Amino acid sequence: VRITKEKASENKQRILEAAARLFRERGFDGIGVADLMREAGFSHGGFYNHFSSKEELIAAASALAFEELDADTQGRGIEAILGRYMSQDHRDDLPRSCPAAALGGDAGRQSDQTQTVFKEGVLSWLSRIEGALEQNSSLSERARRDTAINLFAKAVGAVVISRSVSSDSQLSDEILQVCLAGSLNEAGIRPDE
Amino acid sequence: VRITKEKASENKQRILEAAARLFRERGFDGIGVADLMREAGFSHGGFYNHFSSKEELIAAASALAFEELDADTQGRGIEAILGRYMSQDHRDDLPRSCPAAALGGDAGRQSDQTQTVFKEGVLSWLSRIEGALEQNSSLSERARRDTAINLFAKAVGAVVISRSVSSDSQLSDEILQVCLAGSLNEAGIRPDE
DNA sequence: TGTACATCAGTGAACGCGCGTTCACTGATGTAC
DNA sequence: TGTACATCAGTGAACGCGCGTTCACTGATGTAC
Repeated sequence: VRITKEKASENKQRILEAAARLFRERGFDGIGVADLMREAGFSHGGFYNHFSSKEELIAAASALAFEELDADTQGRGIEAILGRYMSQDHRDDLPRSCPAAALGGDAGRQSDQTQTVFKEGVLSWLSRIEGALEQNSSLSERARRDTAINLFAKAVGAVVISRSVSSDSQLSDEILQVCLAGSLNEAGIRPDE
Repeated sequence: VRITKEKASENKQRILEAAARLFRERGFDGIGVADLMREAGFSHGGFYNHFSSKEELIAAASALAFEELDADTQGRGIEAILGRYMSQDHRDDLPRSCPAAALGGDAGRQSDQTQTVFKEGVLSWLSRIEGALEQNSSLSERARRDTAINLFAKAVGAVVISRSVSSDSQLSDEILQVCLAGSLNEAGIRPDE
């Protein structure tokens, strides 16, 4: 049942979007090709018309996930970026989570292609944070980069450990709040300014 | 071939130690029961004489991994703790890594038993860091706890993202160095003091 | 523009493989007398 | 203390299952004339 070229390309996008969501939710090994295709609305056999392997899909879906975040963050101030990252919303919304927090620990065990995607995702985050810092402070370029790295590391770590203690919701919330406050301070933002 | 009770208990420990090492190295889904038993020096059939399921092993091995770190960290100063955590050594030694950094992202997808182990591992880290801060500063109890949470989150995040960009060793090293410097500053330690 | 044929996205059965788990079996250890 | 028997840690074959991947097939789309 051959279909239109545009339709086929839309379908590939549907698969990619389902994969980007499901990998973050269940982990790279937590969802199989057949289940994934079913969630995207297809039978599993057609998968290899679009991708040469699950490995390739993992790289492409990770790239898409980073791009979505890129778009959501573009042009926002440092306060908004950090507030969103260390929010209960972000912690609880795994399908839309930052891949660095949801899958960063597994990234090193994936293909070179996927590792490159994660590296570029991290670099992209760092330059967006650096850009957001430019608006609020008069730091040197070096200090701005150092601050961006510190802020991003703390944000990722806060979400990772906040999620890994989620059975204790009070502790989980406390971690996010305390790290957000510490981060805003570290970014040179005074409360009530 | 029945064996001595003590020998049996030693063997269980061998399995646990192999598991603690291999799960951190390859991920919970990256190593199977059969391979794991072979690495521990046994055939796979005996596994269920010691554990009722792989799930149970995951919880027990994670607990052992946290305990090892606990022992390594006990009584050390904040500078030593942070310096070790954000070292190239820790980043590159996955089999002995802190589970929060190596497996924290997957912890939320494991059994309740395992989630409890991770929660207690994090709590244990926080109280050790709080304890180490007591030696160096005169902060209030509340401020000490907040600082401990901030420091631990940054340390975990630094290691996670440092590992996920390991194809760019310069960037990977930079992240560790910059976060360590930022952390020591945050902990109230002046360089050359 | 109309016709004839090649292309290929999608389907669903089938492949081999490794997974977690179970089982019958072995024989030294632990226990009851 | 010595003998008879039950226990159980370890072995390796076997189980069913889901995995990633391949394949023959379908039929509308795209293309050549």
